[in-house]
Amino acid sequence: MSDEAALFGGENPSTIDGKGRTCIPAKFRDSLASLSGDERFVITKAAPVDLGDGTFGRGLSVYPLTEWQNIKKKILANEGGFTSVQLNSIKRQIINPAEECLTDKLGRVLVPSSLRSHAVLERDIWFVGMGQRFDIWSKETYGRVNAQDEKNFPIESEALAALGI
Amino acid sequence: MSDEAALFGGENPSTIDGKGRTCIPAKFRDSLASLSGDERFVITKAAPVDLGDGTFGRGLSVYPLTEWQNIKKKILANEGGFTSVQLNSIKRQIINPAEECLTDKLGRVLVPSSLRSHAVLERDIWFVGMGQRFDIWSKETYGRVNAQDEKNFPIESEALAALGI
DNA sequence: ATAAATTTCCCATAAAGTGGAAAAAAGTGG
DNA sequence: CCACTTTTTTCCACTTTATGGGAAATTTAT
Repeated sequence: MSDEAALFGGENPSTIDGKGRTCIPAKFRDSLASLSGDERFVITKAAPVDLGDGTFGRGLSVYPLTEWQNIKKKILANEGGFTSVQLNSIKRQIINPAEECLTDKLGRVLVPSSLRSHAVLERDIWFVGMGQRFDIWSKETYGRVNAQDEKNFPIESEALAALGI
Repeated sequence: MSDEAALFGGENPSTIDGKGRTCIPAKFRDSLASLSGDERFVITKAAPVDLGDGTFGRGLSVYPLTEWQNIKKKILANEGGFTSVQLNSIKRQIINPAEECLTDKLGRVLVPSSLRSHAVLERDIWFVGMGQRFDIWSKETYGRVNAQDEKNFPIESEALAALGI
């Protein structure tokens, strides 16, 4: 809320190597460090994105550790007012797969293999700043998410224009 | 409650061999050791998961010994306020089947055969971190649990977005 | 008691993860 | 545009973890 500079923003193409390691963009590394003075972070599955063709785009989300702990607490307290079936789904889809990670001295992280395969990260990937967190997508999936977003965009919208966009 | 680092988290594909042995993921082994300085643990049946088609997914749960003793005490004292019929069910389903186990020098455990057949563990399995415990599922069953969860997931939900996900 | 099956222990090998050096690429300031 | 710094990628050596099989020991059944 207070430190605007440390929010994650921007899109960053990158690669993941054969062993599943990828270099966290320097900008994001800096934000991680300055957000909490603690470089620990959590990687988990992102909420699936509806691609409009009956399939879902799967990606990963990365949260600074303290931010993750807050979110987890809120979910477990069901602050979102979900049904118990929805809540169990969220727990199993988002909370259980979460893993705490750290970068090595070169700024790299090993993406846990189950998460790697969930998001189908093979070589080309995107890092996408999302404010309090950042997401990781395969190039392939991110392309499809963008295509879908373009369709959903409120083209020529008065409301958008009124907002200055 | 106090030692956050030692909680179990993340999903881990693995296998169980013809002798009913499986290698506990190194990460979970470390957590077991650091949680209580005692590597003893208890395996029992997991609470069944409703698969939405009238069937239930059966898996196993693994607790550090001391954690298990706490849980057992609470259940037997009926802290959950269950009816006597419910309580007897819980005792027979969860408490009675529990077995204390240890890993061999290579980090493997022999899953007792009655539990193995309860969860239908044949070859491919998943280890799933659940905070204070971890669960073991057959790949087959875990796939069905996930498929069910995906249907129940609140896609593109405002409430979820408000929580930062 | 003996045979069969199960469990335990140990070894060999394969797969996965870690760490660091160095080359390549990208970004910065003059 | 060039020289310099930082970041990212590639490569290689090494460690740890996981898997499969064999033999000894234990248990169970005959």
